[in-house]
Amino acid sequence: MDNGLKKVLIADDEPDILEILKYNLIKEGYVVVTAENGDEAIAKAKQALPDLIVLDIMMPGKNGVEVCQILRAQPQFKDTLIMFLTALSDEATQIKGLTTGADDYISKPVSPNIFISKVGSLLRRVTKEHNKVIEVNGLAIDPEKFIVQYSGQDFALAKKEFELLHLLISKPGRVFLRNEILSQVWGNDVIVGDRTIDVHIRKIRQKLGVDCITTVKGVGYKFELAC
Amino acid sequence: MDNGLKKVLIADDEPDILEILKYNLIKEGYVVVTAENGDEAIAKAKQALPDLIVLDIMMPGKNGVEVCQILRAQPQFKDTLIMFLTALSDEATQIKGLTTGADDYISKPVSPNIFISKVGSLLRRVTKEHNKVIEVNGLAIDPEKFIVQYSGQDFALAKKEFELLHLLISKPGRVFLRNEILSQVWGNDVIVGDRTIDVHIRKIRQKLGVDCITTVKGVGYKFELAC
DNA sequence: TTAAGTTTTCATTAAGTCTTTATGAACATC
DNA sequence: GATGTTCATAAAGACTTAATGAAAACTTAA
Repeated sequence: MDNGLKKVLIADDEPDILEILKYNLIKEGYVVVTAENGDEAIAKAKQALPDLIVLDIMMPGKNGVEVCQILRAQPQFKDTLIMFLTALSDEATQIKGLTTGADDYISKPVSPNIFISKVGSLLRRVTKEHNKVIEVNGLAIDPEKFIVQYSGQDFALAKKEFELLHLLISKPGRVFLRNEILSQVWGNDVIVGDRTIDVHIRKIRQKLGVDCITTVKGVGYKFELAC
Repeated sequence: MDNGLKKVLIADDEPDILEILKYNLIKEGYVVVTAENGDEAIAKAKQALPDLIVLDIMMPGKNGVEVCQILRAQPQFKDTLIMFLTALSDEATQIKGLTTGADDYISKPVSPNIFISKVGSLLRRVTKEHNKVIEVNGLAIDPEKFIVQYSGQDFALAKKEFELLHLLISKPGRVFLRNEILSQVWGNDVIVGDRTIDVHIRKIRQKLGVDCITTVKGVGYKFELAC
């Protein structure tokens, strides 16, 4: 991603399909990583941190839906695009697939053209929307460059601090419960102590100088619209 | 839950059962969190705030019934669905389970189909209308931002004050009995003195300036439609 | 492996919230 | 009018929760 090239991970147990998709993606200028089963997909995903993960539903070992769920449970993949590949033209399965946290699906047999165009539009959408610079009362946060700017000055936040600020600022004015913060920033399966959030909030306040983050006692924190 | 996905926590000390249930839930599009004993269940519940909690009765350490009681004692879980999983087809236990505050139970061996359908029907029943802005004669209450607005001005109420006002304003004109207020705002297992509600009402009146809350002597309080 | 930086935990302090108590007023009942 | 019930109010103390400083545990990069 640093060089602007999008990385795609494809997981399918049929080597033919893997080859066809890989060939087409590379032709379009994507960086491609492949996996032949669910566990390999998870391992490669963690290693490569792709922008998009294409998962076959039917795979030996862990199936695509399970892989999706496992990845989504980890904070680092909560925003990664996931597309299902399904041999079943079963509508119900497709819809369920989407609800497990995937962003799109495509039915086999796969048309390379449709596939490429779906991949393209998914990635375009996210580049535009998710990694967008958010700016609220003079404070700008740029998820792509990973910097925070305030009155012309740059601030370097650590990863967790950045993610936390990004979450709060994504809906200015709205209170995020401590639990929400935990599950969005830390993930559902990590258990951290009571004071962890506070400490990160303090670091953010400290580093930025201005205090746009309001504490709502017994409830959570919010980023102020005006401050 | 912002994305509309329902979150289910399953607690069982038998990994096989955990796996089967998890697999089936995931397949249906639920987000699943698991725990292998009572204490873990409580910790994960607090963190993830699931929509439904499935508790095995027989677990090492705290058993399901105990976990249920502990959770129900906390206001944040007073509306959470709880389902027991029991190996005993003992009717007495099942009934006792229900009376301790569970919403349903299912006997082992569990049929995935029945399980899924019970989960579905329980969750369908509950979809609640929280977090919406309510506005009554110029006074707006925003649970998301956790503020009250009146004639362009913001008022910051403390947690209990806010919850109390929110309850009253949720059905303007209707009288809430003191008991109702206690169980809705304080929860069923908290015992507080006679004057607690009054004092909170006073604080709300004081902070807002306008008095839209009417006392109905010997009965309770209501929020006036016009004031 | 060291070193720097990040993340988490712990202990303490500070701030606020919640509950209780005391007192008085309003109102109904006898 | 006396008595009893119920609520309003003010003030105090108990209790909860968050801020803070410092250190330990962990990661990452050099």
